[in-house]
Amino acid sequence: MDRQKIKEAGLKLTPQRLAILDYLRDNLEHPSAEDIYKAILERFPTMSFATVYNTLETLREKGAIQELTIDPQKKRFDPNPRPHHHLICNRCKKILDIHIDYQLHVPEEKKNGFEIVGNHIEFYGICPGCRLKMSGMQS
Amino acid sequence: MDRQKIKEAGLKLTPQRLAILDYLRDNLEHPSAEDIYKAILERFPTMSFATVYNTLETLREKGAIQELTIDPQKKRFDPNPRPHHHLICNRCKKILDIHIDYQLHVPEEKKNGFEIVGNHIEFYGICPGCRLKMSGMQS
DNA sequence: CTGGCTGCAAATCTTTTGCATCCTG
DNA sequence: CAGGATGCAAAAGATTTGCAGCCAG
Repeated sequence: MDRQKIKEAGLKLTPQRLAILDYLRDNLEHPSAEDIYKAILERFPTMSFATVYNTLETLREKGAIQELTIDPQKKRFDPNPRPHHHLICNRCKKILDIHIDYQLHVPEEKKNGFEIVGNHIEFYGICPGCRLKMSGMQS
Repeated sequence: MDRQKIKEAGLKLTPQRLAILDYLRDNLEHPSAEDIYKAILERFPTMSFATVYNTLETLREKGAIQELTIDPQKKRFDPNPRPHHHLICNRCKKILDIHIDYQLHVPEEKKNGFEIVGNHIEFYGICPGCRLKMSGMQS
């Protein structure tokens, strides 16, 4: 539960933080800071951008959410802090979660001395919606 | 060769483009637009940011280089247009290429109707340099 | 009560754009 | 010589910061 998450992280429980976590919970859209700000503004007219960014950054630090570096224009946020991969539509840029556990072995001689601790896979493709649109505009 | 790349893409051969490709060639640093701009400015005082961005975008469109969306702060560019993966240091954010061909099978029921055409793996870890620094500051 | 948090505005940083001029093909 | 390319400056976005006032613990 949200309150839990915040308290566990040793943070103060403010209405703004609850609103953000509430919006994020079960959200599969991987929203940007602006998406979050706008959505919350409707019910919470005093919310400010600074608070959104502060909160997201704090939650990320505490490991409660993930920041995605997938969109070249802006950061997006993923409420699911567990490691997982993403499916990205090349046309509409929609991002879906994909939960598969791959065992990716990196041979020692390719590691360049790195100690590898994790990985993240982006799968690129075309989503069903865009495939439909494309078939409708044969040249 | 650089001139080749540009001509093949059906572009005009300008000194600016040559300078950018020259800087990029064999560059393993995955530089940002600013890195490129600054580096070239020294020998080419009239170079402008707009030209750097225009050129990079054009080259990317033509498939001559790749744009990386790995750094949350800014775009980075990879002179190697062939598909490959990246090794990223969690501490100093250094990015290295890693050439391994993984066969990643995605079961039909996890595809959400997507038609998958490619993938990109980011391996996270600690580079040798940072490992050394860390061992030097035991708590 | 007190330190962490919020909200506002201004600042910063990256990237894009409009447009006059230039120069490659 | 025409259209694509450049360079400048200004604009547009996204994110960060400073700081006064507020409120959760």
